[in-house]
Amino acid sequence: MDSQLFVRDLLAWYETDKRDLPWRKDADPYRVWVSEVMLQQTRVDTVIPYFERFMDLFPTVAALANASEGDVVKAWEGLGYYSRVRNLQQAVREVSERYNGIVPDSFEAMTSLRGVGPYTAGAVLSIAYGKPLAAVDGNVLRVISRLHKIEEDIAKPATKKQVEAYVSRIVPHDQASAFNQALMELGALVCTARTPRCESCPVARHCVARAAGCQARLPVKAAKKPARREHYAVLLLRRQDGSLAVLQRPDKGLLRGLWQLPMVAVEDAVASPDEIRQQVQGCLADYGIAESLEVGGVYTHAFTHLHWTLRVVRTDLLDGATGGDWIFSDAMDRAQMTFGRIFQIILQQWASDPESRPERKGGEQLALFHD
DNA sequence: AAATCGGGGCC
DNA sequence: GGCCCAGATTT
Repeated sequence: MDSQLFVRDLLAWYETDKRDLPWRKDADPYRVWVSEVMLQQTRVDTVIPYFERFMDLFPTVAALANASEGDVVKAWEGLGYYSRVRNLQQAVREVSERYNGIVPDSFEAMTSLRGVGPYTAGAVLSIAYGKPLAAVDGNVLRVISRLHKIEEDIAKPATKKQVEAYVSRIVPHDQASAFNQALMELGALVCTARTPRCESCPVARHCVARAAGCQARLPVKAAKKPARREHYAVLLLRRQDGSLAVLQRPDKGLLRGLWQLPMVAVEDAVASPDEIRQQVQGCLADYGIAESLEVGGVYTHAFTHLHWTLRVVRTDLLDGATGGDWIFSDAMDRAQMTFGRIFQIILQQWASDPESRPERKGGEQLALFHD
């Protein structure tokens, strides 16, 4: 195929059909960088409101470098992959100190920064500085695998390297920004994962998979193993002054450093209230808590590699009660803390009506069966 | 090379 | 319920 013609057709389409996105208003390296980190494994529609808010709060390298980590993570709350924002702030602080606040313009300097891998470095440097580098994300892998009918597993590093090498060869040196964004835009709008819109594709005439009629089964990707399952009772422990027990997760691993409600592992979170009450009571006895436990609804929360089934359990404590690693906080405190999404959901429901019996998420009747 | 790390939207 | 998303880091 003629790569020159492909590039020309792609760029012509991008000029007329590109979306108007907040981070495309200018090419400020810092804004581009923040957008690229937010967009890692995250859809455009999800990112937009977070991006606007984040740029209002931390409009410059200096603003983010000087902010407290707590405020920065709070601004990220709900976006997921929280190490992204901790790494981003660490990297921005390094830019502030070592590079006088100027985002470096070399691939080596960029990739040496925390949280900046080959994709993000290529994207920031091409979009903000016009450097003719590849920026291969999931969209580009899919587009190129179809374009060239690549049948190897795109999850393999070797396949990604092959695609990076190809894109590096064809990226036009005077339009690297538009070209890289055009490849991704095509993947997001036309060459989508399911049912690609080949009829309206501006580069369909260059596509080998399309010619062979196999575009729907590309790219090839190995199946991943099923997520681990864990069951917990989530505790709403309320003191008479209205405060609630919360605790901070360990400084490593899942949701590290974020706040959560106390949880105790149970055999089966969908078991009968009596069964749940018995198991939870056994754990809380260590803290001298023997009040009556009210067993509420079931929540499920899916992480990429982990699936939680949760059962809400509520009780009132005597003032002065302490236990475990938890502290008692009021609504004002909690507004400053960063919680994992599932705890936000449970807490919001609690805040809206602390007296209500927590219902099953979605309001369906509680089903007493294993998942 | 494989596992870890979030959450939402779509089918 | 599984899959995918403007991936990077750790093991």
